[in-house]
Amino acid sequence: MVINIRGVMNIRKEEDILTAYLKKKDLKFTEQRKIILDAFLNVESHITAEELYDIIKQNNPEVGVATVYRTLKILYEAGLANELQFSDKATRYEHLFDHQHHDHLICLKCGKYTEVCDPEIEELQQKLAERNKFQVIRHRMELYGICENCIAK
Amino acid sequence: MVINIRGVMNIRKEEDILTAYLKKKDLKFTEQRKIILDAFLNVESHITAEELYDIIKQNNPEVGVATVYRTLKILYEAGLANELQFSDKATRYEHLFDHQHHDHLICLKCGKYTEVCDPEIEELQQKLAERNKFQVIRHRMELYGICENCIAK
DNA sequence: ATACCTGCAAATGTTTTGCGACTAA
DNA sequence: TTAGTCGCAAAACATTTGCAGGTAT
Repeated sequence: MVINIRGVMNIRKEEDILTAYLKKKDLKFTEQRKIILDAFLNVESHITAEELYDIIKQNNPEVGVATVYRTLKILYEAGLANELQFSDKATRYEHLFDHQHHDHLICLKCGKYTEVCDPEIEELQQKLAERNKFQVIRHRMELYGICENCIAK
Repeated sequence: MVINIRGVMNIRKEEDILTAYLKKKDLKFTEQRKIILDAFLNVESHITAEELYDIIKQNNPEVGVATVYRTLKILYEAGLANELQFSDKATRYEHLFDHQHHDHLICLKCGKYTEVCDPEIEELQQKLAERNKFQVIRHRMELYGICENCIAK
C-alpha cells in the first residue's frame, strides 16, 4: 500500500470524524469543507486562518477567507484541531486527532517552538484541578525563554 | 502610619522600579505614565487596556487611549505587569511585582477564573526545560473546564 | 423543498502608527 | 536643547456578519 505524506488512511479517518460531527449537528459536508480539511491536514505546524487561506488560494481561488475561518472553528469543535495563541495576536491551529497532546517551548529570540510532553506535569495538573473541585476539559501550557541555539550565540 | 488599599509603600516601590527601567532605556517618567501606573495598581484582577482607559478617563479625561496601550506595554517590559490572553480576543494585564506567580483555572461556562499555584508543577516545568536545554524566562499555564458552581448546576 | 452554505464586502473590535505640538531631563 | 511623548485620528489587523444566490440532504 502506498502512503502519501500524512497517510491516506489518516485523512480518511479524519474525514469520517468530520462527517459524523456534521451529521450530528445537522450541518453539511460541502466541497469547501473538504478542501479546507485536506489543506489543513497536509500542513504541519501551527497555522493561522489567513496562512491556510493563502495556501488554499493557490489551487482553489474560489474559496473565501470567511469560509476558512468558519471551517477551522468547526474543525476545532469536532475535535480535529486545537486553538493556540502564542504571543502574536492571531489564533493558530494545529492537528489534534491522532496526535498526542503536547505543550510548547517557545524561543523569544528566534521564535522557534518545540513540542514537549511531560506526563508527570499532566498528572499534577489533574490533581491541582481536583483540589479546586474543578473539572478540566483542556489546558494550555507554554514555556517562553531562550532555546539551545540562541543560548549558544 | 495610614495605609490605603494597596499600601502607599508598595506603590512607591513600583514607581521606583518603573523609574529605574525608564532611566535604563532613556525613556521619560511623564505625568501620564504616573497616572496610568497608579490606576493600574489600584485595580485588582485582569484588565484590558480599554477598561483601564475607561477608569482613567473619569479623573483624567485628557489621557488618550493610545498612551494607555503604550504604557501597559512598558509596564510589561519593566516586569510590573503580566500579559494574559484568555479565550476572548483582548489582551489582559495583571500586576506582577510583589505578587506571587500563579496560573489560572478558567470556567468555560461562567467565565470565572481562579488563581492557583503548584510548586511541584513549577519545578517539573523547570526540569522539562532543562532536559530540552531551554532556558525558561516565563511561562503560562491555563486549565479550562467547569468550576465547582457550574458542576453543581 | 428547505435548511444550511458560500463569497463578497462591509462592519467590528483591538491595537498600532504618523504627525505636529509639547515636555522631561 | 533635544530626544522622547502626547493626543488625535487614521490605519492596520484579525475576525465576524449580513445578504443574495447556491447546494447538500
